[in-house]
Amino acid sequence: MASPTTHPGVGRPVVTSRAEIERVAFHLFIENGFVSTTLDDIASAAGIGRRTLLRYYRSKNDIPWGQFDDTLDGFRESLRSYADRPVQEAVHRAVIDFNRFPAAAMAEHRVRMRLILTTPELQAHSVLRYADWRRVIAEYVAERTGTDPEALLPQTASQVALALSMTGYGEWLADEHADLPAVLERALLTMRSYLAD
Amino acid sequence: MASPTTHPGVGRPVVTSRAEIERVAFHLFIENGFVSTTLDDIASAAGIGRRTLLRYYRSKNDIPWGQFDDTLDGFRESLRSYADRPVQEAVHRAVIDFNRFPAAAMAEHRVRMRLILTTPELQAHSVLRYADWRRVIAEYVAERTGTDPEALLPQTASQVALALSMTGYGEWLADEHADLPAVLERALLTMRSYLAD
DNA sequence: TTCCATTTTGACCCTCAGTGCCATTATTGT
DNA sequence: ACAATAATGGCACTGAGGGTCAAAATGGAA
Repeated sequence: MASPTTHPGVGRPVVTSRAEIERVAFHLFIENGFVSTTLDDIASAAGIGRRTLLRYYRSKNDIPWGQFDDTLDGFRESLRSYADRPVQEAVHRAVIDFNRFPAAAMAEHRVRMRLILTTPELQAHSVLRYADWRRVIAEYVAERTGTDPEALLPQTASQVALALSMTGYGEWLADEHADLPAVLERALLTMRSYLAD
Repeated sequence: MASPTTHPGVGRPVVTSRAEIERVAFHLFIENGFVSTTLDDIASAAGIGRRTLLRYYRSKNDIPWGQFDDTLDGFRESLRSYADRPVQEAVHRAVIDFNRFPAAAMAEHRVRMRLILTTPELQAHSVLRYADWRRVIAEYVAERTGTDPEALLPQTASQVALALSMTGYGEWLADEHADLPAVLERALLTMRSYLAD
């Protein structure tokens, strides 16, 4: 495989990195659009073979997501750290923490999320990426409520978290100066008042 | 184009119908799985050319959705019929009505939705199909609250409706004897209690 | 220094989805 | 019979993705 080297140092060294590929790919995506950019374009711009590119990323759609799965462990830990809070609050806080980024990384995050949430192909694909993220939430809620992750409450919790993230990001992307945690908070309040009608 | 004939009767008549294509396609999907069934398989089984098949459906992923867009007008009307109810209740009732099917059609609907919601490719694609459905809700809520469909409340309403549908269908598919309207009602109650924690 | 085990690379070939183009075909109306 | 019309389907092309495998580049052992 690409990243997780079993025997470090042994064997032919890698010729590139995910970071480098993403740098090149985002440049092309922004320049020519996601759909118009072919895997060949990215591979040759990165100076690697197309086949190698597809070993670093399972599909073209996965490139904009970068190292998303690697953040899920931290998300799990974050959830556990709120064990003393009510379940809904714990999930909400963890989701907000999940969306905290250093100021220096915000501009890049905006570009990435705008690309993902405005490109139909990537919008569709996002369900599959968010499925893992939702599973983390469902498993946490199931554990805390002594139920199955597939049960109604854990599934509801994970779907609510996704819905809040979607509306939150919509607002965030529409306002260049918006603060992500603040926007997610507003989204929750809005959802509460909508359902309490 | 395929279905909407501008000058009825004039020109070469159609050789098939969406209903016929779907009948054949579902048979193959169930027999061999969605991914393993190629467009060529479907086209030849339906006795039409692959090119013709792709005129009836924009993509392979759209085939399982059948005439979904055609139901959106009825959905819009259904929403309007609840103008005397509070917004959230109106949306909820319309969503439940949207998911009412004659008993004879239930078995087919189960097969269709199980295929869509358990096939990763179709799960992903569903976002794009549900986007139109969500837009109907957002526009309705925007109209009733005097806001823009892109504003936070309309978007929240539409995302909540989607989340409820997703959890509802999950429960419904897991229980062969479940009633869709009843399950959607339970999903709403669960979401309310989760958020009121 | 040389060989060897190990690991990544990328070339080649294949399948399948989807699009553009366009001649062919089967209708209705004149 | 002859337009006008509209669906059909064949052909060629692009692009995503997967399988296979020989070549390349390392570290370590002899």
